[in-house]
Amino acid sequence: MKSDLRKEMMTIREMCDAFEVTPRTLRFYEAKELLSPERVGTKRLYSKTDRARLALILRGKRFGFRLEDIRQTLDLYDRDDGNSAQRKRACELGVQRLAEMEAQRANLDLAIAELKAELTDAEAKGLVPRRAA
Amino acid sequence: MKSDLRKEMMTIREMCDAFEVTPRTLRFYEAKELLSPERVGTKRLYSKTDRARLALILRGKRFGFRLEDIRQTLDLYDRDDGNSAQRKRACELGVQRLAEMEAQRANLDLAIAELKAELTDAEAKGLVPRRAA
DNA sequence: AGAGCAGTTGACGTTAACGTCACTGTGACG
DNA sequence: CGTCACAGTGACGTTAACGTCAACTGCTCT
Repeated sequence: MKSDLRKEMMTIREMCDAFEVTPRTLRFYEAKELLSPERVGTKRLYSKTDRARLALILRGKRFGFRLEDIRQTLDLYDRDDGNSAQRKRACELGVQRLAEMEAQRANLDLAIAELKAELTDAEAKGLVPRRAA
Repeated sequence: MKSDLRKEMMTIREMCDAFEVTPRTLRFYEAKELLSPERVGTKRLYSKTDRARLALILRGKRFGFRLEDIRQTLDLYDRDDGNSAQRKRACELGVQRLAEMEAQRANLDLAIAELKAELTDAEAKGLVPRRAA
């Protein structure tokens, strides 16, 4: 069974390859207390749980969360011993973030429209070659 | 007519109030060669042209351009002596930026959808109070 | 002349998320 | 036994767009 346990653990390099991050990033996340891999001697070994956490971290980043927010949310999950107050908090953060993202999208749409108009205008004045449609 | 000329010029404070920026910002833009107000003694005086430039700068920022890009575009406008190669370049930048913005929007939409799904899921599992619809 | 305020310059601080070095340690291999 | 590659630990660098602060200068009011 020892080989099984070994298979569960990954070195920093394996993690980097699996998740497409750099060693620096993993160590950075550790310094920020987002990860806490086991130490065998001086080296790090990442468990399945660590991998799950990292996956959550990266997904959080795709959502535009800051690492600090992600850390808090992750900590809540950890301390979630049946009591759902923690999950509630996590969801609140999510709802908040969702609102921010939708606001951001609205602004982006505005800017896109404005810029498009600008370009169309320049074309109309013949100041510039027409775009591809 | 002197009063007219004076009316055309604005102090740094007036500029700040008019455009809702700080003095630091204006001096910063100047250091970055985005603006070049007149100097009367040691003080800065901003002309109508300066105001137009600042307006363009701020609009550029709303579009998500970096100051350096804005500077280049502005410089192109300035040196635009009939030859439209410059304008063309400016428009190319605009088209490029437009593409970036639309890509960004697509990503944002994805993230929003994912996050929404996540939240809906949590609700369905009764892990958390339902949202307002 | 003294007070006070606007304006100026220059230098350093800030935030986020790492990158880049330099140096040390360690296990494996030939 | 040498050395090679990979790990690990600081510490400092990077980018953008300013904020903050200190120390002046200069003008105006009284």
